[in-house]
Amino acid sequence: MNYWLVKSEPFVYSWNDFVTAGKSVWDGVRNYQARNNLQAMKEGDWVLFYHSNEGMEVVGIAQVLKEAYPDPTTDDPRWVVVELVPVQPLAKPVTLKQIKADNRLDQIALIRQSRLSVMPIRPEEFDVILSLSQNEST
DNA sequence: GCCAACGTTGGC
DNA sequence: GCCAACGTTGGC
Repeated sequence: MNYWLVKSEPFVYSWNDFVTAGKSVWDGVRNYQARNNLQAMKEGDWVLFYHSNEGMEVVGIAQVLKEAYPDPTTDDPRWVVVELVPVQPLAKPVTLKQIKADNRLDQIALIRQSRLSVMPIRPEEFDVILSLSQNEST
């Protein structure tokens, strides 16, 4: 079982849009590293949903519904999509500020590689974020 | 709105 | 193959 984090600008596609739709084809990825991460996703993997630019917080948990296949929005065979389903919103969103302040998350790709839009998360990092989401005071 | 980080492109 | 120029992302 693997863990991931995907970013979305809420103006473009928010967690609420995702929940309303019921599932999402994660298209438009045009970065090789992000693409490689999409290809490594397995059905049932856990995915954190992060709002970039506006919000700057982890807002929900999703799961991989369908593994990588060619991106239907382009003829270019290099790019792929996956399909994701929303599982549940976080009780309390976990902000970038909280993540930066927590030394257990010093190595998280979200901080170390701020421009990457699809990234792997370590199981322990996933657990830390979930615990932060349940804790009113941190 | 600005700028740092970083990926991509293209000239040589 | 190197590197300067340029474009994009995303935090502040």
